[in-house]
Amino acid sequence: MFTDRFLRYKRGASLSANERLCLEGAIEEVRTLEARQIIIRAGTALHESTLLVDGFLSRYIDDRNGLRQLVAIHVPGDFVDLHAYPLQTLDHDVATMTAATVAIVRHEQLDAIIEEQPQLGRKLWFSTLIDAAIHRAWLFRLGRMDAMGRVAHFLCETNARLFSAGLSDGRRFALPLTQSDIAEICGLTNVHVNRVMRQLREEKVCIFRSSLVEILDAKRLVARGQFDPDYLYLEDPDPVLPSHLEHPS
Amino acid sequence: MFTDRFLRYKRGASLSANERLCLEGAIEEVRTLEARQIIIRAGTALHESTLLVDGFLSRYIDDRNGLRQLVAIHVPGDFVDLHAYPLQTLDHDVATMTAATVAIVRHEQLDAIIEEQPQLGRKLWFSTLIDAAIHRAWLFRLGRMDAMGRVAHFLCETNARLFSAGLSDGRRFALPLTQSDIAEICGLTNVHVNRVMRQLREEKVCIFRSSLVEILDAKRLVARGQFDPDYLYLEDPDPVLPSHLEHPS
DNA sequence: CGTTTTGTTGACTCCTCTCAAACTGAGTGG
DNA sequence: CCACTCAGTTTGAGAGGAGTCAACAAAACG
Repeated sequence: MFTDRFLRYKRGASLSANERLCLEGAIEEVRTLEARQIIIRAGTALHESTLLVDGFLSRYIDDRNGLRQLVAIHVPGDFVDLHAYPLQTLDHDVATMTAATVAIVRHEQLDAIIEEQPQLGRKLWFSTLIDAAIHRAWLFRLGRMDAMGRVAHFLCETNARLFSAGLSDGRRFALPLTQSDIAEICGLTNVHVNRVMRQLREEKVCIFRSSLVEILDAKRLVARGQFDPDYLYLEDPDPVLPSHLEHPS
Repeated sequence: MFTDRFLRYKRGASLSANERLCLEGAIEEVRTLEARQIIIRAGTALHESTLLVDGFLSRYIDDRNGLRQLVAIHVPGDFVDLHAYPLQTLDHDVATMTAATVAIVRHEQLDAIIEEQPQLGRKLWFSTLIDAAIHRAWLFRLGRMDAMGRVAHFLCETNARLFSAGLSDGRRFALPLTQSDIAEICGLTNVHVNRVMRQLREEKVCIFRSSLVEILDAKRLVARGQFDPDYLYLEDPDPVLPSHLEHPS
């Protein structure tokens, strides 16, 4: 089902079978999108929201000089712009990073859900607040960590999120982003991201090559990124990090 | 009433008289708090949320070395930790910056609201998403602006928020924070904030002295901070910025 | 008033950016 | 099958913005 990954393994908010069916029934349409397309422009009035089924999406803010700051990336299972339901317009753009499959839910359907199933409505609310918690982790990353820490934290976070979506085994995962994407996530230049990646590689902590991340020494990566997955509100953080991934040696 | 400033002048989400009464009735208790107290610790199970009536509160994340990054500040009218209702525990601490008055709403009352008045529930949801939109503006600030831009953007944002709360006339407002607070907001050191403040003063753009901000040249402050108030979802952005505040000359 | 916090300034360091030039690899087309 | 292209990666050299450390001044406070 299209909603299979939504809120999976989220502490105190996983969906009951009935709720999942209800949400599945609210899907209006499923679309496939090409890579690197803008799908929502800031300020546009919106009447539907987008559940990401497959692929990677980004949310970003541009400045006047063409610089861009990503404010979120989304992995399969994320209800990317559910916040457009209460907000009606967005303050940022949304774009695909890779080819993607999305399920569309009209806001009238969400009106019906919050009227008839307030507890499901509360779980939808919850999911938008996870995104806000991730924003806060990113604020900490940008405000208080150096380049190496920012990249390490991002890699740990993405590993944990993909792990709970079943798309990472905990030490290897596909990450179809460029170094420039990571620069726009971490508030760095692509040149400096490259230097950080080299250092991570030379220190045998982590390798990012041909869209594949291989974590060689999870313990040191977690330490470098000061990563603590609490803010992801995962049901059982144990399997993910850090205990599970300690270096064999 | 304690809820007078809540969602005031928020685009498409202001409360009806009836909704305001309903929310007012949900208030369990009103408390006064001293300055510089931690009021919520990350990870604690919560069964009530806090509407800020008077004073300034902060939300922040600490790192291992005692560095701190503020992820939000709150002004009167903000429902500071409403997100604790769906989330149940918070991923960060909440503390007073000044002496403060808060109104407490128990989560059972919120359960009743979302069951009986789903549209009021949707407005509560909305208010938590405004905080997320502010997080995103802060991400842009930290990721893509230099020190001067970050401080200018923060001052513009705070002016706009206080203006809509009736606590700024658009060019002068009380801001009872230290330069170290602003450093923890802007991801800088207090020394560097001091240098930026001196430059803003010497260029006759803005003066911050004895807890009072005076904007001398709003146009240049807005330009320095690349400030666009859209993300605050204010009903009528005109009175605030930038048109209203253009320098007389 | 003395004490403590906050603000101010200078000298020096260093992390990250900028600019520039290869290099690589996948695709494309002659 | 080989040039060619183009996006992405890699590396170097130099500049600069922000941090660090330290000292002192000025407020705020009890």
